[in-house]
Amino acid sequence: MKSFETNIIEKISHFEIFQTMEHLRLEKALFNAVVQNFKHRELVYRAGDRAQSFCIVVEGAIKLIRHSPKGEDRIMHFAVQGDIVGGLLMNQPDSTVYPISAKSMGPTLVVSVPKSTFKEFWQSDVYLQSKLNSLLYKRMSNIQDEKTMSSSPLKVRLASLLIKHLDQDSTTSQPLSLSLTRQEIADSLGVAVESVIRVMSEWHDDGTIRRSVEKGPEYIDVKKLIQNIEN
Amino acid sequence: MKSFETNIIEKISHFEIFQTMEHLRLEKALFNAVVQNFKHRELVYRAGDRAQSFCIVVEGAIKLIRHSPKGEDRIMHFAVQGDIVGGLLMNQPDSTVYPISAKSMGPTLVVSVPKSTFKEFWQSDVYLQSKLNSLLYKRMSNIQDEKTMSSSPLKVRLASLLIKHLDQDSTTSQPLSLSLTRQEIADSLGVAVESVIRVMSEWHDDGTIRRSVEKGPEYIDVKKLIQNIEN
DNA sequence: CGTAGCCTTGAAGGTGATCAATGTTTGTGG
DNA sequence: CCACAAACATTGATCACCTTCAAGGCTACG
Repeated sequence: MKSFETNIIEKISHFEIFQTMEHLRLEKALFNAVVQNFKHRELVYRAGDRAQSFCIVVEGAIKLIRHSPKGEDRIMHFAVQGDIVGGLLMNQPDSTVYPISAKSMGPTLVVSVPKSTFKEFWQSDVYLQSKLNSLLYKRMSNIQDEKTMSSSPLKVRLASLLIKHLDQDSTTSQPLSLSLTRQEIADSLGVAVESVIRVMSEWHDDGTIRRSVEKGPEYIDVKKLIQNIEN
Repeated sequence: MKSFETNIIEKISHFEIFQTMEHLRLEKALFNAVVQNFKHRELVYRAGDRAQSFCIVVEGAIKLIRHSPKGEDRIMHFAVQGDIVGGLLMNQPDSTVYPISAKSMGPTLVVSVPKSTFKEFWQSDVYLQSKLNSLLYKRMSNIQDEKTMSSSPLKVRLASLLIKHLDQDSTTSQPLSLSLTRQEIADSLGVAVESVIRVMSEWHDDGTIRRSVEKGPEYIDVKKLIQNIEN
């Protein structure tokens, strides 16, 4: 934890949620907030702990994980730059615990805002509340989309997940905006790793997925991908 | 559509979301609202229509349905007394359409509130916004729970759904708070009707589910149910 | 009294889970 | 810098669970 730097404020002020906010209000909204740095695979929040703060992802990414009774993990959401983690919980009673664990994916920088600041500033700020609502609405839509496809074959669901993580809606070949392991993809879809590997190996063979450099990011040929799942 | 009656206001004022609200504020919150009555299986909202109003369920129940491209339906949520349908959308831009269809389940009475009232009163009311957040949070938790169990065998997911729809958390035998057809259960779980029927037939045979009267409601023996799925 | 919605059962078949074994890469501590 | 552990990737074989298709019955309702 280190104290605030202006360049971070600067960066945050461009996030969609704060875009129309003046500097002064933004500083109030971040009162007592601290910057936190995480390496790869570090715990940001642990499921079951009291929810005393929420955070804004400034750099890197965080995966939100639910633990099933059988010890399996399910990934609920990948939070990337500009995303807010745990924001919904702040409206809940003080005794509320995080329902999920949050883990960093690669080097990650977040701004952690204490619940007290939420109560003093966010809760009474109509603009922020409505922005939080929007954010939540998007996440909800996402999960509902997934549920709608729950009985589609794995290939379709996997394709949909990949497309969702592309930067633009183009039909050209492009890399994922966030590098995911096969395990993470599997945990996100709720299937076995092996199943994911089998499908993606096939797509590697027919050129739907390519690597320009050895060990480099994987490029998705969207056009081919869509062709693929339509058969 | 008929004009407002005091006994409806009376009833609404006891819903959790309005509980601590004075009468005057409640009337403002329901400015220009209308009462709507639906019979069985009527369309309350149609997916794709402009979202110009939201509604509060006063009596009966409404199922929220997503249509998959293949013509299958997935039920996202069963809204019962006190629930709000479409409330999240009111924070979104005017061009937003309902992402779901809403259908009544049995005779249903709702209060339909126009978007204009939301903008004038709800949006600037911190208390209501935070209540909406809470509501959304609960629904989100629910869907996430389901996603967490997505790879559990059908028996487990079905049991979990049944338990969720019991009135109390007792271990005695009790009926569902909402009568569901097998088809609705299947659409909610994202499986085939036949699969649901097979499991429930089995549970009828071993006494986990019983009917006190022919055609009456089905009583769930929770203790037995839990025993059942633990094997 | 016919249609639409719902419930039921059986048989056949496929998708994805599970288990097992093995290789690769990355990070850690001696 | 090497050895070892931990995370990640891969492939094959087997099998359970659930889907799909088909056929039929029941009940409510206009």
